[in-house]
Amino acid sequence: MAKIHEVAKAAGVSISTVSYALSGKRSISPDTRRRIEEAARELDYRPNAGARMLAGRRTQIFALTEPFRADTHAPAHMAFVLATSIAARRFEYDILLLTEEEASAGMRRVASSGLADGVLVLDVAPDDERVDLARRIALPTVFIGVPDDHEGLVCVDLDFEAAAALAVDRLADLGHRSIGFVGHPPTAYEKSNFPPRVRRGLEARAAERGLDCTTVLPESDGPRRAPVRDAVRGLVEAGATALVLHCDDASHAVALDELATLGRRVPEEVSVVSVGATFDTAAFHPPIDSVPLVPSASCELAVELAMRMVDGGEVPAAVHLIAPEYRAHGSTAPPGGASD
Amino acid sequence: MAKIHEVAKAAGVSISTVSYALSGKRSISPDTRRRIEEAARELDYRPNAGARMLAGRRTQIFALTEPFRADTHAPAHMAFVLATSIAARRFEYDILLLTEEEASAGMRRVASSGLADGVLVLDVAPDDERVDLARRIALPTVFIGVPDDHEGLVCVDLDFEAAAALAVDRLADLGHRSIGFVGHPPTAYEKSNFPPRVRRGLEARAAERGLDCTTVLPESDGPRRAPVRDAVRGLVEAGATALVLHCDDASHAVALDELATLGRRVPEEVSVVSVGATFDTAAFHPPIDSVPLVPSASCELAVELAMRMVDGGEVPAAVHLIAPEYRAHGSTAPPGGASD
DNA sequence: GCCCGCAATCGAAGCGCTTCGACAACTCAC
DNA sequence: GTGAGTTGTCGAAGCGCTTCGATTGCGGGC
Repeated sequence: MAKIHEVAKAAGVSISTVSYALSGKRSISPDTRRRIEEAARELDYRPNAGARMLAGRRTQIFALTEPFRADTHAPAHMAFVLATSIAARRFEYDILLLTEEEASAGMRRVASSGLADGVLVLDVAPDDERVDLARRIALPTVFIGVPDDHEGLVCVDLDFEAAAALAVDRLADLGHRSIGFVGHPPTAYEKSNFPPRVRRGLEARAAERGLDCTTVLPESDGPRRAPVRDAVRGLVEAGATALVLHCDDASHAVALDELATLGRRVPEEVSVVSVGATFDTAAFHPPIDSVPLVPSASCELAVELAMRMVDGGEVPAAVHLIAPEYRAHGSTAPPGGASD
Repeated sequence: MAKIHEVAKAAGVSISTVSYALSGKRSISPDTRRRIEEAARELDYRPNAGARMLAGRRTQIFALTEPFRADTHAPAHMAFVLATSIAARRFEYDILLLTEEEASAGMRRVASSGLADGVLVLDVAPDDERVDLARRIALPTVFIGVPDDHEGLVCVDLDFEAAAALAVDRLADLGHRSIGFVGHPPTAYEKSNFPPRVRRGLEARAAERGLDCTTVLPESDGPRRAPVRDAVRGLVEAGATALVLHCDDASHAVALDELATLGRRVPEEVSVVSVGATFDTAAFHPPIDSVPLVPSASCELAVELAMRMVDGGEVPAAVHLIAPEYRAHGSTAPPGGASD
């Protein structure tokens, strides 16, 4: 492993010049810079991480805490982990993994040993124990998700209310007057933070736009996922011309399957929109319009805020909401028209 | 953040004494040690990570490279990541995440910047590009999985051949004479390393024990996963009294569903054993006997080997196979007996 | 009573980098 | 031509720890 000393010698300059040339923190003559960069490349030089941390008071590392609970949805979770890692690399930061019980103890450990410059909190629960911890440690911390008590915290999340409203607007604009909402199982509305936000946004905007809106929160298990099927059947038979889905991917598939079973074509007879999904709604048959929760968007914003905090910038201790985006895949159309 | 200096002052000793007391590398009088530990606790002291890396020539970090390909099975993958992290923490090591393209470039980066003491390689492909890289970098590297060309590498994996043989033995011991093997789709036998090993082990042991064995490698998709259903039906109708499954979890469920559809009770009429599964086979209906691939076993061994290499110990550059273990859940019984 | 060996402790030398302040060597306005 | 300002470079002082070698004090063998 080459050291800065060797690069300096190879380029015929002093150690500090190499450091400045490589960091760009002082101006260096083009010629000298070129020689240094060449020498560094030649020797495959990279600053020693430990030395850099010590001298530079920067670790270039973010800790990522993820308790990984039993009910964590692995594919979605992985997408967030991945997105965080990629976002961090853009700033030349690495991700240190803090899992399970270590998600809390690890935060303390990392904070007091100066192993990381900041903490990113994933898989946030409403009553997350990492909330108190985050207030106590002196490390920039960003929550990806919103705990119930988020006073004084920096959080990042999709604007779920606006997302639901966007779905409603789309349907209202198309002329739908009666829509059905298929949500998560009822328990999710106590255990999680965002399902109520979706519901609230949906019902509020539906009322504003004068839409008839019926909400069903079916259990997602049971034989053949009957509750979801029943919900779908009940809603369309009651006259809903559009369905808004905010549930897991299996329930999406079941809902579509039930519509097919009922002989209701999408979108000719029933429009379908998914809200807040982390999975690919275009992969369903038929592909489903979606106002998704995009992991990369959340994670990029989180990393960006964390970076700003590390750099001493001002970041409001608040929930930073991400504007929703409508992704059309052909599953919505004006109501009542079987016209092909 | 407290520094060693403050601990030393609080305990009334020198800095080096604190270091020795906390690391245990030299003998310290019980009384002094107690005072130091107390002071450290009081001040919530933890050695600064950067300083420790620099002075101690140890980062206490393992890099975990995981390309996370499109076809990666997220839940299984998460289980490995988690298991690695937990195993590493036992040795007071942290895990640094290297994802995607960074899985390779990151290895180089981490190696030449001294950010980690070793590398753990996950999600290994047969022709993995990290193989060459591992040979070039001067960092202890352990593969969790076996690439085709593993000459000179330290690899860890379940002994898939022995696992399959163990399943066969179980069935042979119970008196079965004709078994069916439902494997992964054919392409998996070119793209992955372990499916052929399972097949080889199974067929060889079946031959040794004089069992009739029929292998089917059904596609795992298609309408209603018909190929798997067809495979199961064909096998039992041809007289197989036991099924060995080595396929994804959805195919397991489908196979069981098909047996139920056919009216063949498990285990009274058909015995079923799963080989090499990373998911919970006891959660099926009925629960299925299994010779599983246990993430924690693989990851613990991998971390242990990596630790030994970091400590300068001798570790043979070879595939370290993990002995399989039979987990009975009541899905096997002697053949031909409907006796409940 | 002397010397040896051992246990317990300390001081100081780095580890490889960043960064501060200093200092030439220039440029340029007047 | 002089003084002020600018640009490019250097030396040296740490960053907070580990670890080596030295030192002190003590008990025991002879």
